Amino acid sequence: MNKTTYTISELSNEFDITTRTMRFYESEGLLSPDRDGQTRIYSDADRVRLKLILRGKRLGLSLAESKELIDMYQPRGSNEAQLNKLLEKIRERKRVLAQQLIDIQAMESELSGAEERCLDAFKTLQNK
Amino acid sequence: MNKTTYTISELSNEFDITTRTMRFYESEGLLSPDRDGQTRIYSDADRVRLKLILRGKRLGLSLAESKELIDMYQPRGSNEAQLNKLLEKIRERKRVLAQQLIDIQAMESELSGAEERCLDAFKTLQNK
DNA sequence: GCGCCTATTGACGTTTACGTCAACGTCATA
DNA sequence: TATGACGTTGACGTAAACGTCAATAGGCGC
Repeated sequence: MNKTTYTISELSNEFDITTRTMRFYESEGLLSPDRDGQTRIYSDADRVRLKLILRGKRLGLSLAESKELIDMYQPRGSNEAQLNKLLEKIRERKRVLAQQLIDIQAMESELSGAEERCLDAFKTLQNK
Repeated sequence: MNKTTYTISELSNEFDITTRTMRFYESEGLLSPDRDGQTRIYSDADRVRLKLILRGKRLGLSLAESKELIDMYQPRGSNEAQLNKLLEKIRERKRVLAQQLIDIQAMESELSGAEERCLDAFKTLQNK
């Protein structure tokens, strides 16, 4: 079952980041946990946002980019111009992802090539 | 047909980076072009290396990581320990790529969801 | 010969994403 | 009661990846 609240150290342990990092994310507007006095209380929604941030990092996004992207998932602007801008950003992101997919495939194939050459080198060593 | 040499500005224009960036890569040991006096002369091999660096960047690699990875493609260490280390690094990289693939698919699906909601919001605006 | 373009090497500045103290409060436990 | 464990807010430091001058030099077109 899902816990509904978390302390800062619970989340920092779960995702293997420091508490400093979490406070920094908050100061940058990526997280905004509730407070019990001074102490931060994170919700499941905060936990999800944190997951999205870390996934963004694994794909090379800056924190600003991740913030923008996460905010896109709750579209608040209802007028046409804002929607158009949002749509264009979504599509630009999808283009980047498509390029990354190509890059991954190319790199994967090169790594596999290198791996094979490596294994061949092993065999050559063994047979001597 | 392939040119066999390039000036710094030719390559910086082709790949849309500054000459400062290319000199910086050189100072970090990622490129080592020939010289005509003071002037740098880049070969096709240099151009390929540059391509690899930029692809690495698109996947979120640091320059140091790209350097390490590129150097892997020309395995110079012939003893067993070195080969083992190399192999482990290759496999670690492949693990990262596999994770990135998963991340891309998840983000792609979320973006598509957001895109749909966006288009729906448009329709709602039109029908009013 | 002059101006312009392209090239060079420093040196210093900047942004991002945190790390690293310092100084302090709060609560449980020995 | 005091000693950790855990929390807080600054303030300053740092590494990476360049940007931004400044000062200089070689080659061209007129």
